[in-house]
Amino acid sequence: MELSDRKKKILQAIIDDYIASAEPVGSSHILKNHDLGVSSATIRNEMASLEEAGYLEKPHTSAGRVPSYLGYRVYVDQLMNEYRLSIAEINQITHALGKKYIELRRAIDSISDIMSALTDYTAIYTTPSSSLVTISNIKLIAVEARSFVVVAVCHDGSVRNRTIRTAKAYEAEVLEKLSNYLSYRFAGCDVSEFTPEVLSAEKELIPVDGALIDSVFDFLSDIANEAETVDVVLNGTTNIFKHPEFNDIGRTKEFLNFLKKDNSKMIKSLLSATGDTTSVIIGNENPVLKDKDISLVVSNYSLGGSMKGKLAIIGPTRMDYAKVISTLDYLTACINDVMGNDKGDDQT
Amino acid sequence: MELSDRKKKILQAIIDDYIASAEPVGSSHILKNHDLGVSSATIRNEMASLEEAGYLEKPHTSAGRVPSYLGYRVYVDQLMNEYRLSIAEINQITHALGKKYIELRRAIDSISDIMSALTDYTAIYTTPSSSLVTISNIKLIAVEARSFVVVAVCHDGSVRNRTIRTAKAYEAEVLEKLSNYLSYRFAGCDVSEFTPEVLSAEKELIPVDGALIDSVFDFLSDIANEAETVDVVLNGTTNIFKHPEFNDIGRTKEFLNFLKKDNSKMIKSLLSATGDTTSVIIGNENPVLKDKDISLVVSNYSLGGSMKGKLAIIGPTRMDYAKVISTLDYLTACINDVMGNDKGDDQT
DNA sequence: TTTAGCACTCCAAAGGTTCGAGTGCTAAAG
DNA sequence: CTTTAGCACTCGAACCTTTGGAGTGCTAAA
Repeated sequence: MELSDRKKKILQAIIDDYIASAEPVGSSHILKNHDLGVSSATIRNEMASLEEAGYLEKPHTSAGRVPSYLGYRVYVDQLMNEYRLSIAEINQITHALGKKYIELRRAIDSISDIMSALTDYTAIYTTPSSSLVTISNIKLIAVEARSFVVVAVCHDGSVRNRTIRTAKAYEAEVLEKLSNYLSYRFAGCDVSEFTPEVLSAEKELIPVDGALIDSVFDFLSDIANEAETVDVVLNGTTNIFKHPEFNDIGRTKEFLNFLKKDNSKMIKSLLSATGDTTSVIIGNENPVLKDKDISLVVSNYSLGGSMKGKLAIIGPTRMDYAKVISTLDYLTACINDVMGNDKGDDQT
Repeated sequence: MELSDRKKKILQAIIDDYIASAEPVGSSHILKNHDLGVSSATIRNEMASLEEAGYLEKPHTSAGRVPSYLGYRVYVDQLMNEYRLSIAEINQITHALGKKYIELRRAIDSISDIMSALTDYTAIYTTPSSSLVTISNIKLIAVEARSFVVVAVCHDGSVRNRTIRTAKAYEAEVLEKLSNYLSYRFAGCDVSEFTPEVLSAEKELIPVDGALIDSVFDFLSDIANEAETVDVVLNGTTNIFKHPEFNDIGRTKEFLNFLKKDNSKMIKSLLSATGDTTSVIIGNENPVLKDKDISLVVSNYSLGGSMKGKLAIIGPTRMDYAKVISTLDYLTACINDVMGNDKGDDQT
């Protein structure tokens, strides 16, 4: 059903007001705060019609109207005004992106932190991961007589390492020879190729002490398994208390339980189901959120080219979508600019 | 003031019951559930006396008694019965400690996770850190034509690394020579010695392209700064909802706000103020917790010898101290056994 | 010193009342 | 046909009152 211009205006007015106030919006409120040039009775008629069409709901007979999920959807897709970030907000972002980080993970963590601070909602991100991680170099570096570090350097610039203690001491020369052989043998291999079969076949070919090989191959097989591990991390959880819906303990419990660690698999799949552009998931639109009154705005970030992940904001359905979407878009654009080239690592 | 045996028994009974039920305990309750051989009137008299001595409090005239902070202190130090872990609990711990971890951080994280699951409270830990980190080896490993990884291996087996991309390409030989020199020069140095002064003096001495040196020294100076960074991590935050005190939204807000990121400095100092043995901080005993009705049980863990940190449980003052202390003690003993020697791995 | 008995206290829960914001409907006006 | 003023009606939020019971402290007797 196509909405008349007036209906659109009224719907937008109601949702704007409801997002701002968290109170059901009545016809006389709209009359007072918006210049529609019609009486409250007319607005009431339109509201009744919008309700029938499924865009609005009534908590009870004598309350105002509240947007339905469908209402929010129309609002997000067609009605809302664009939010422009203030100078102060832009400065805050610029400043935070200027910092140096030992690890990329720290960078994205601190970005999600800003995100939650700017929006007053909770930020979620998935830890960056590469779809393809190929080995560039493997080195065994002696630490002490009976311990060494094995370092696997990948083409995307990421590094994995483990300290290994051994029963007997190995000559530096042995370690170096093994380093050279492994680097030669596995250069260009994707880590996913480190299957038990490949490794045990390989082991036969190397004329070095079995225990040494085993410990190194254990490590390789572990990084193969870990390659797929993506964590979900939260920031600004307590921001929820800034919103009146979370003065209700039941609501708060439900929200926090949804976010808890045990549930990260579900959240991961929720995030990864979104496409390449910023997308909005409103309340019941995803069965996982059924009756939870939770919405998400999800976008994609990428660090140093090949490391990618999702950065999202989660909050009540009554969310300031305009602000969240703009901020998220701006921020991820910045990340991709700043981190994409001069920082971190990349293959050219 | 020394308490009579009977007073001790009554105090213990009250606190035991209160911990179990979360309801103020009345004299007739004690009469019913404990075999003290005296009437409720006598118990009432004793309770009045315990209250006067500061071990008990009354929420209001016609309610039962509730332990004061002082009461809990006496209970923890003298009165409570030891809690014995069940076979199931021990199995759970053993099983979790048997897993393999690419990183030590993962290990302690998963341990704190178990801890929170076993106790139904929130677990806190500080990330492991070494008081002294001395360099064993520094290696520059080429990734591609114009990028390399610099890896700093330390004597405690920890490794730090960074990928560096350069304007021009360097020969593998140059990188190797520089590796050798840096390893030779800095072997045995504590990372804290990487001050701007030392590094810039050193730079003069090395006959290699300045940009190359700069990028490597930047890294070294960053790890010097990061050496002191200890994070505070939480697990099982939502466990609080299992306890009736957190049916109150105000209480819940206060608790979660206390735990939030911005406050980690305070928590860190709270944890680090404890000694080498497991210690209990009850409510107001620490000014930081003033009127927050929060208690902590804090213990020390160590991974692979030199990496140490704090592992703690935080919850309402009405906490099952006996269970928490036993579980924490058992768990940290296990960590120190299992992780102390044969495992040792780390990653940036 | 202990205990039965009793008056007293005070909260929690349940029920009742009031108030007002908001609605839908009707009938008249545009 | 659309808009609007007018009005009766609805229903929850906020406030008060009542009631019941758990628990106390005190007193006087054992």
